Amino acid sequence: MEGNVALDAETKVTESPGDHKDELRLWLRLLACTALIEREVRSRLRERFDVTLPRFDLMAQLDRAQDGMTLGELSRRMMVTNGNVTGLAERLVAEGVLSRRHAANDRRSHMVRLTEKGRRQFRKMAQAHEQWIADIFAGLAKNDVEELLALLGKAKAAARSALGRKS
Amino acid sequence: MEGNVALDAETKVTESPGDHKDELRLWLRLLACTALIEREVRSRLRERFDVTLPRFDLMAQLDRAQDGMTLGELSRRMMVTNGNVTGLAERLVAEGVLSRRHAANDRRSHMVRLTEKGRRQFRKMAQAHEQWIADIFAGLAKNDVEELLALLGKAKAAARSALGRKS
DNA sequence: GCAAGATACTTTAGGCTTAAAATACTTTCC
DNA sequence: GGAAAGTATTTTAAGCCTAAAGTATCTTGC
Repeated sequence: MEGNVALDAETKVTESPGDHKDELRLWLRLLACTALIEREVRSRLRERFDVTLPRFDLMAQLDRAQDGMTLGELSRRMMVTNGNVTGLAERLVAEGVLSRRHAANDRRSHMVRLTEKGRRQFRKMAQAHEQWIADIFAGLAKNDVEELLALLGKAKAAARSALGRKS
Repeated sequence: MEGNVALDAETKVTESPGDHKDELRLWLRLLACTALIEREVRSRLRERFDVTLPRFDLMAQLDRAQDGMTLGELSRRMMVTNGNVTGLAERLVAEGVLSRRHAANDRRSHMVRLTEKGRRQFRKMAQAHEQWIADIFAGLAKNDVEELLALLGKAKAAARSALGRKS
């Protein structure tokens, strides 16, 4: 609380009032880093499996749910709108990788799940995907990976709390 | 290179062959973190300034170029396709925040730059944007911000090198 | 039981994004 | 100087994404 007279001399240099440049740089770097990798992943998914990232993402959510889940649950987990999931699921059903049926108790709800074909396809893609990511981060020391994980965890928590803790 | 007999006992526990789970978790967390913030920024830009993130991004690139730049340069910096910039710029010109003219020497090229109106608008948005980001990361210690910056720098470099150093 | 509100999903209109093909111009190389 | 190759941009077709409005079904409170 006190003792800042001594600190002043040190902090003044880098810290003008209302200076949030580091946070801004952090955000831009986070964005650039993600965009770089995401573009590559999208491109490989398209080239090698003829699938889009959103479809892969949807299948990934379903891969863990043996009994499928409702469209609403899916949209919450994917953090996208309901309307978005409607269209995505429609295309995947048409491709035969998803099946769809009414929920048991609630006729408003629709459950979707991977078909056997879908699960097979997804497992193959997921394996390749994991290897791509491993290769992309191969130049990063084990230690750095762990620190990044921890710090991003903190960042996510900070952001969530700043944004009102929704989700 | 050698001495791994002693190390084995320690590493074996967490490190099965072909285990890239941490890298995958890192990627998923990076993605989630970015998506969380990006959605919020998009939403605020739309609500408070009636502008989309891509338009804001394009204006940000131009804000630093007094004399404007070509569409090609813009698409390289934004890391999107040419066709994308064509449409984006078209809408911004229609709104009166961008002006467009032929390049001096090359009749294939088109230069775009912010109009005075565009620059005024952008500055206002940029200021709010910087504050939003500061608030979002407010729960993060100064130290954490700096470590994250450094580690993300490493990660970006690693990714770039793994992806063949393009860009 | 039934009206009012909530919930699950779909539809719509509009903008973003890409890859691939097309157009217009410039440069290179004989 | 003129063909061939390269470069800058636009167009096209298809998919992703959102907010807002619409439809169908459930739940609540009386």
